Amino acid sequence: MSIPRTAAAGVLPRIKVSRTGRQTPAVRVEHLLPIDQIVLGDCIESLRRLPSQSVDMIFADPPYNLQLENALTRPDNSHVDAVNDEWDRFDSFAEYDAFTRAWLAECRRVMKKTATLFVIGSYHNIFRVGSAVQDLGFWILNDIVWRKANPMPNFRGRRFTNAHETLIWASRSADARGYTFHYEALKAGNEDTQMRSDWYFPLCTGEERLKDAQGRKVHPTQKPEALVARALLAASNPGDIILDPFFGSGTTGAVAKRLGRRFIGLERDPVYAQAAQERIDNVVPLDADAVAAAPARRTEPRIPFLSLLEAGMIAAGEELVDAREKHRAIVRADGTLTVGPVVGSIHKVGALVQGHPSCNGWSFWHARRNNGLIAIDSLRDDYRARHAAP
Amino acid sequence: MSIPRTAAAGVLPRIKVSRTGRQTPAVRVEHLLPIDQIVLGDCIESLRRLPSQSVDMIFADPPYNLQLENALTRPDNSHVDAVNDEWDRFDSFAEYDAFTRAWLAECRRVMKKTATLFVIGSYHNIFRVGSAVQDLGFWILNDIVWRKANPMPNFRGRRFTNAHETLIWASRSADARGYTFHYEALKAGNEDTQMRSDWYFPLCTGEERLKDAQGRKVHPTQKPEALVARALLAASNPGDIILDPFFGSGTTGAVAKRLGRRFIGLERDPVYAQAAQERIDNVVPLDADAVAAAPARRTEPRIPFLSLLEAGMIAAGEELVDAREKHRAIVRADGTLTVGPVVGSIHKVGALVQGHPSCNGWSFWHARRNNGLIAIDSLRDDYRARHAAP
DNA sequence: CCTCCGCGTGAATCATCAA
DNA sequence: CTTGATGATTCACGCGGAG
Repeated sequence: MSIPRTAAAGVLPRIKVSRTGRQTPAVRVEHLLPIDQIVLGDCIESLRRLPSQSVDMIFADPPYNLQLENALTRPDNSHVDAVNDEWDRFDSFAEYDAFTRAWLAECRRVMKKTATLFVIGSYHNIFRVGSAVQDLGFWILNDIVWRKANPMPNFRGRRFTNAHETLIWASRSADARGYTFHYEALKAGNEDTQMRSDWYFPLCTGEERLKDAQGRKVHPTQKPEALVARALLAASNPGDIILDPFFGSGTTGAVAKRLGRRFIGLERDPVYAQAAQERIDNVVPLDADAVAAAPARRTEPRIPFLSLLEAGMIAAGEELVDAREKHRAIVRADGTLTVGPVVGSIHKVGALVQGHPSCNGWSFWHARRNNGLIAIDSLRDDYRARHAAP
Repeated sequence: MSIPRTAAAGVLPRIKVSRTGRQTPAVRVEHLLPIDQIVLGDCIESLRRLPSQSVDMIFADPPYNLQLENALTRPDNSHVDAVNDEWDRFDSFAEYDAFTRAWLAECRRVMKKTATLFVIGSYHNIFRVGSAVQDLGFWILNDIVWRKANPMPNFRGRRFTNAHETLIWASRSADARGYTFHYEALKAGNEDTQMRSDWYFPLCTGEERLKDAQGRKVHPTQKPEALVARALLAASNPGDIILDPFFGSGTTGAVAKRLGRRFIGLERDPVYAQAAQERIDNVVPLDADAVAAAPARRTEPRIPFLSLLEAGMIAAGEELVDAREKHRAIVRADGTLTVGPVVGSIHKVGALVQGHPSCNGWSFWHARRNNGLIAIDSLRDDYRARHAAP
């Protein structure tokens, strides 16, 4: 593997940006974009070399400015391996604010008028980020809470367990129209109720967590793919260009590739970039059928099937069958099923293949597990047991 | 009912505040405080009349600066009764920021050094508030998410359901020590696990929601008592003075009275103040036993290890061991332990034999009793029980 | 083969009091 | 003010080895 030569910041052509606000149509600038590449270099400088109004979505995970002073130990006296990297150190709020406004302003310029921005942060930085987002003319659509299934406890018992992080989702301006939001698909994957602003996911651990040859984590703050996937499924379409100005371990790129999106990753650390490239090279994209946006049409009741995918209990692209294995369907990434040209909820597709007016997809469909079949209903039970939340 | 005359802003005595930072001890200023009263008038002016370092906790629910442009209708074309009051209109972010910094700065002055502040808001204003909190020198302890059990749906299907609000919990400064946090009590009431930063409560509806004679809600943003109660139970003690600079319908006062706290409410709208006063008058305080905080371990009197020897509960020359009996030490008559040539406190020797930087000797060392091991910590409990002050 | 248990660890602004 | 002594404090998972 190597970082593509064209991806080096110094090789990227400098783009002329009109001062009048008139921009080259997006389709004409695509050949100027380092699509599906990792651009090595300072993120603000790299952003300046990207043409205006050229990307469809941005997912940004900037430094949090944690301001950690002292070492922290667990009650058993073991050492907590905290984020103490050079890239997370800023001398003051003013310096952090200036940095934040600089990269956000460039991001806004690079966004198509219909694009939206996600930024993730914690209480250390998210208020600075949110104020900057508003001051720069973005329009906040939602703030979203990532509730962590397994957060680190508060070892000293002096505060509440810091059990969540916050994402800001914003359009380019208050009057931006036509941004992508797959309301229907999200609803179908959420017990047929609207997807809420509080999301529940485990941390990125285990197999998913990138490790180096010595078994150490490659990046201190690698985000779970499920979190990024929900953002991309909600607010982008297959083929869209997703920009991540703080690419790190490349979660955005890996998820984008898997879901049939394209990506542009900016990263200044060659070690991170190398690890990200190898990771992405190993990603196998899902079939187009599995990621094509479901028709945004009011349909029959659908159920919380998406959560099982997000939890990794069912894989996008996996085949489901009925108990007698007479019928087959493919799971799509957004929590719908497909049989040939038909796309719909587990219930609707179950009814259709049987020629019945209705069907309980939870009891009808089965997944292959351990050389046998298991009703997805019992997978749902497992999920409930694992993720029981009030 | 009437608003107490002494509570009118114009009647409150102007307090002289030393510029040197030296302040009158809190106990001396209590008689200058409008305790358990609602102060009518502009909140910033009223705050200026309160003495410095005089309140134990602040719960603030400021205007959200909602920026609602057009009327919103539900899918059935019914009208959504949104917050559109004069007090929630600001011409710009700059104006809202100036207002926010003014009331927050006064709040900080009024807080005792051990006091903490809660502010609640939504994505419309919380980033402005959070930045101001940080800029003014507060130290954020947590951000907390109120997850709404029954949020209003997004009627247009263009965004995620806005299903949460955010609270910021902050101490007066980064080096503030001794703030109240009832860690053990919260843990005991939460399945014996730490209370997390994501809280789940229903909206304030039904009986709890104040209505006027025509059945209309008195206040557009009345908060649920359960939410305020958790904040007060977590970060205040019975008898503490809780300040609410945006008193509104008086939820903070009602909860404070019920939980045996005292309150100061600032409110500029006489209609809200009147409704709040009537509401609070009807609150019956809980028995003192029901609100007394369970004694936290760290607040219990310190017992020197020597006292256990003096009480005959441990004998000089006796052997202590750790729970797995891997380490042994001999008790010396002066209350120190010895292992070979080493002599030191129960903590020092415990740390040393384990090779740790520190150790809680009380939980590490065990004595042999009745053919088993008993932590010296439980001997200490016995000692405390025997020698408890009446 | 499975189960149990110990160990490691995660974006963390993580103590208080007396001298 | 600093310094040093005391002593309080963890949840959910994944993994690997023991039984």
